[in-house]
Amino acid sequence: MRIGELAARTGVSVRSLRYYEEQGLLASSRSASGQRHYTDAVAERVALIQRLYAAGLSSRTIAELLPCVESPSEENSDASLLRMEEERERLSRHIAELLDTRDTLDQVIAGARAYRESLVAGSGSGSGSGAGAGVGAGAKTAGR
Amino acid sequence: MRIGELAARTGVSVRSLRYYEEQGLLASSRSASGQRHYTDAVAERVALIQRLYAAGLSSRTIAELLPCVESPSEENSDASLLRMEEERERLSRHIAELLDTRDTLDQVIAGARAYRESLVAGSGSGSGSGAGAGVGAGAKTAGR
DNA sequence: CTAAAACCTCACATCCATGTCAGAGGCAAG
DNA sequence: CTTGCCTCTGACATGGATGTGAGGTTTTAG
Repeated sequence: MRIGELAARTGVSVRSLRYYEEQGLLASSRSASGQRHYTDAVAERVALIQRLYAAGLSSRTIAELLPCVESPSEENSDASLLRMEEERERLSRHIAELLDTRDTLDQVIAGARAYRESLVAGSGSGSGSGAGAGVGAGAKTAGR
Repeated sequence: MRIGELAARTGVSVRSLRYYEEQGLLASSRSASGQRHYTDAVAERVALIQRLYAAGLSSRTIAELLPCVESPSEENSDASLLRMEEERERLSRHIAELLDTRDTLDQVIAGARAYRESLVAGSGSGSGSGAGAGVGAGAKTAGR
């Protein structure tokens, strides 16, 4: 397929796909006229790249690791293994931090809810809008 | 305390603290000569701001939510409640994605390890360095 | 054949949190 | 008073992924 279709399939912009190639994350075969052609398999790779970006890895880091993902070999495996474990650690720490932040957010939300309820109880004024659902059961329920 | 000390306590640069104020995330009282002074309590607030940044919120979003965190009122609570729940959802999705990515990474790491072991078994050459620990027991053990 | 749509490269623009530098003033200690 | 450190404002720089536009070629549809 050509670049436009790959973009459509993956939801990644054409610009970004070219950028990935420029950064060495993505390979393409070129037709005689210079147009990029991709196999179906690259779509998965693009998805992986996106996830690694979302995980906070930089292009350079991804570029270092991807070869190892695709084809382990003596060249890459030893050094990259360390690298990957390192990133794995970073990722874990980040996740832990986010979980913590989510808890904080939950507490804040619970506080705001409680406050609103106290308003409703205290005086009939307020801004209405209250679809007064059950609130007593804390916030720990909303488990996504 | 003055800005330098707050920076030292929180580990956030002086530059960033001024930026937070500029974005309306942080308030300070000013001395006659214009120097910022902070109470001890702001350190916590700075920590919260940092975590929200780490959670992927932008200054603007944080600015919208913080007033609600500090002092719930009729003004802010109703709209901000929605906003916070929205961000909470975003955060949850993001966390789920990261967990997923970590799993992928684990698989890749396991693959690389297996490959390296196969090398050791197959031929004595290789790049040495093998502290040949137990590998048979999959990768699911490394729990952060 | 022709017009539209997709593609190419190159280059500059944007967003956002921070870094960094410059020039000026504040404040405590000698 | 002077010296040294902290702070002030303002402005420009940075990095990284992506947007955008120009100018030109290729492919496809009619």
